[in-house]
This record gives sequence, structure tokens and C-alpha cells, in this order.
Amino acid sequence: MTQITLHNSRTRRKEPFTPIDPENVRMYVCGPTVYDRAHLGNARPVVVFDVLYRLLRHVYGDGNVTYVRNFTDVDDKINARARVMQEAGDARSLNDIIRALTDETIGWYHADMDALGALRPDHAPRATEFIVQMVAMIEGLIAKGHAYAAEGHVLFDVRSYPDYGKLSGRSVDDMIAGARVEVAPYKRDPMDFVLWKPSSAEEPGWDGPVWEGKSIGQGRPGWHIECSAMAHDILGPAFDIHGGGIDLQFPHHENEIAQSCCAHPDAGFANFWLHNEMVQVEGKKMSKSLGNFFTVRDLLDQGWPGEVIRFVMLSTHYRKPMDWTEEKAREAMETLRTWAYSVLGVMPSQVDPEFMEALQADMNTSDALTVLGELHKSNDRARLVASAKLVGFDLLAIGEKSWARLFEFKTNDGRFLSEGIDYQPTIGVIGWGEIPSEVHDVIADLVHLWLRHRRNKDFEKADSLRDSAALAGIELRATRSKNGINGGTAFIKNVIDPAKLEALK
RNA sequence: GGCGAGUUGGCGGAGUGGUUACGCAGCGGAUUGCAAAUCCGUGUACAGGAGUUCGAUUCUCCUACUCGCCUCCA
Repeated sequence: MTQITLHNSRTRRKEPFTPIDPENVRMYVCGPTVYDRAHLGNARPVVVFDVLYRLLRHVYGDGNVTYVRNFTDVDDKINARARVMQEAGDARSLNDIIRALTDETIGWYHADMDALGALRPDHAPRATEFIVQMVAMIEGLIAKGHAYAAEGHVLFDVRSYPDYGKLSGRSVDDMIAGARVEVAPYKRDPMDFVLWKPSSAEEPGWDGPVWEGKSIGQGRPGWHIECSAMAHDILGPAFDIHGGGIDLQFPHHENEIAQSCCAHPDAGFANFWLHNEMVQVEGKKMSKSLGNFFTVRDLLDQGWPGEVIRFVMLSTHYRKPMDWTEEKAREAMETLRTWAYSVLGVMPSQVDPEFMEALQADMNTSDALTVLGELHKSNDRARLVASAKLVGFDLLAIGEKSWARLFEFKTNDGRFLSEGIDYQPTIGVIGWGEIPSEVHDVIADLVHLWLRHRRNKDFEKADSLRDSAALAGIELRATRSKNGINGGTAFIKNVIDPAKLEALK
């Protein structure tokens, strides 16, 4: 059996991956807070863990892997946005607005991630649908002496969990020493974090956990408890892989571990912790607070196909920071077009062993894509198709997409006699996507004119026409035949500006 | 201030204790009226210093710089 190796953040080492149960491999990935379109940074873990999901399914069988990714739909940012909508005249109740807002955002998220070729997880739980489980877990923590109530809040007592800080490699004392956080006065320890907080009548609220015989009151869960509760409910107290962005390592994942390990002390929670590095813009992390983000939808609307975005993502190893650049996107688009064109009608065979080797070595997708390039170069098309499919590139389907479909138009350029041979050169117009007949007719005329200049050896006119055509995005190529008569092809590199085309006539 | 990660050729980006991936760009050649396209060829890079070693870009330590987390964050 294929041996996958993964870098485990918990041990800071690459370790051979062995599932607890090979017939039920379980993975939990932290999903988005749904108040806005997903930006490119949000998309990275989706693509990274989609590759892992596909890899696990490939190795252990499609039906033997369970992938959970949550939606955080309880959050102050959501509340804030809902309030803004209300103030702007939305007549619905705040809770109705929140539900509609999160519903809509989840719809966008799915659409955008689908476009990136990410498979949907087996479970996509919403926090609001697991409040009962969260309350139960909090009550369990209270009963075990790991949590306490103060001023309507329930807090986790970090001093009650000696391993707190182990994942992120910090000690509670060090953190307090360097803390820049204002500490709420009701906390026993500055690092204690909220499990439950009170809600005003304006805020969404649920019945809180029971403390000293009665409900602590209307409130809402802290952020971290939802993942602990949902992972436990769906995957059980111990599972294989927990993933997310590196920025979640502390405090989010640290807090999850504390909660889950204290609630279920003998279970162990997640065996492998995987963290992807950040997407950067000009060397800085892309984030909402820095305002240097763009959404997946922005890129799609700009005309970058989802597959291209995915390719750019996978061309950098997941544990390294990645810059999005147009240059990378252009290269990726070119590569995918070339591959897709070369495998038209090719049936997939087996996944290439070298490709597999790259993938199973801590998901070295960059290396894996290089292997795909080698398969393409060596004309091993059936393996190229099969291998590419494993990381989510359906080359046969891509070949059907307008952006990757080669348009070809050919027409006869009349008859010519050369050294007594009757010859009929052709004029071709080729390009990516659909090209309307008005456009290719005009361009075919252009090629005809160009060829006439060349046949007349009027190279000055021919070259000048070639240069101005190039400026309009049309590359004129000559094809030579044995008897010396040139045919010609116009290759349309980009979208043609009709005004520029007109000027060439 | 604490903790963590990183620094590879013009750019992007893997990887390795000894034979220096790969892509793009560039350069040279074939070809071409000239180009384009294609094909062939071509790059002695691993932040700086010290150490370990027969040998280090790869291991250890130090320095510099970059980035991340410590506040919401994928």
C-alpha cells in the first residue's frame, strides 16, 4: 500500500501517515466565517485539503474517507454586518437577516470553491446547528473542573491543562510575559479564553450551559468550541487529521486541543495537525484587516478560470508562502491549454508512479506538477490524464472549456502554379475559444493580403502588416510547403479589439 | 518583548551530505526573405560567518534580513 508522509505540526516533523481505521479515515478542516465572499487566502486551505482528500480517497478508497469542513455562522463580524444592513433599512429581524446573510454567503462560498475544482466535504456543519453539543461539552468541562463562570461568561481555565501551548510551542508563562492583549478582569489567568459569552437582546442567543444548578443565561458560544464540538459529534473523540491555515495554530487550534483533550482525556483528539502557509500580496499576508485582499470571485470575473487559480495554488508547496501574480496565472493557463489540447480524446490509464511519489511525500504538489509536465513532454498522455485527475484537473473536461478549446478556421487561398505544379495554399485562423465569423473573415482577408505581399516580394509592406497585426493581438505565421509556396495562419493571442482590427483593413 | 517559519540562478519554484530538478525569460543553433511557431543546445544559484565532515547548498551554532503568530483571521 502507498505510504503517505505528512508534516505534523504537532511534532514538527514529517511522519508516515497511518490512519486509526483505514476503512474510515477522518479529516476535519476549519472552514470560513460566513459574512463575506471568500478571498484567495481563504481558498488556499480549500485547495490544499482538497488534494489531500483526493489523495486519501485514492489510497484508502472513495467510500473510506470522511471529510468535515465547518461553516462559522455565529460571529461578531456577522452580527455587525447584519446590524449595518438593518440600519440601512432592512426591515427583517436581526436573526432573520443573519440567517439570510449566512445562507447567501454559504451559497457564494460553495459556488466559488466548486469553480476551483474542490470536492464538497462529506459534512459541512453550521455552528448554529450544533449549539446543543457545544453547551454539552462546556458543561462537561465545567464538571471536570476545566471551566468556570464569571459575569455571564464561561471561561476555559488554561492552568488546568498542563499541555496548553504544546502545539504552537509556547508556554503560558512566556505568552503572558509578552502579551499585548488587554486582559478582561474576570479572567483567572490572562490566557483563559471564552467558551460562552452573554448576548444582549440585540444579538443572537441561545440557552447557555448550566452553572451551579441553573442556566448561565442567554448567550452564544466562543469561537473555538464549535470545532471541538462538531468534530466530536461527527468524527468522534479521536480522528486522523485536523487542518487549517497556519494563522489558526494559535490560539484557535491550541484552544481546540485544550477543550477536546480535557473533555475526552483518553481519546487524543487529532493525530495529525496540518497547516498551510499564507497567501501573500507583495510579500505581506493577504487579509481582510490589511485590506490587501481580492476574492476568488474577482479573479473568476477577470477571466481567470478556476482551474488556472488552482494550478497556481498547487505550484507552490502548501507549507510555503505563496504570492499570486498574473505572470504565474498566464503560465498556468498556457500549460493547462497545452496539456488539455494534447490529450483530446485520450482515455486515462494509471496514475504515474513518480507523480504518486511526489504527492505522497507531504503533498509535494509543485513536484507533482513537474512530473505532469514530464509526462506531457514524453507523450505519455494516458498517464497524464489519469495523474492530473488525481489532483483535480480533469484535462478532458478542460479541453471542452471555451478558454482551452482551440478554434480552427481554414480556407483556400486560391490556386497558384509553381514550376508547373498546381498548388492550393490554405489560410488558417486559429485561437482559443469561440471566434465569430465576422472576425475570422476579416482576419483571413488579412492573411491573404499578407501572403500577397510576400509572393510579390514586397517584404516592407508584408513586415509592416505583420507588425501592426501583432500589436492588435494577431500573430501572422507562414507555413512553407515543399514547392516554395507559403500558406499563412493567423494566431489570435488574445481577445481582439474590433477597433484595432478595423484599422488593419 | 516571547515563540515559530524562512532566505536557492534574471524571475518562479523543487530538492539533495558528493553527480547542481523543472518552468518562464534570456542566449546560441537548425529553420526562415525577416519573423513567429517548432526542434536542438545552453545556466555551475543555494543570505553572511564559524563549526562537524574526506567532502555541505543540504547537519550544528552565531549574525543579518524577511515573514507569520502572540487581536479577528485560511
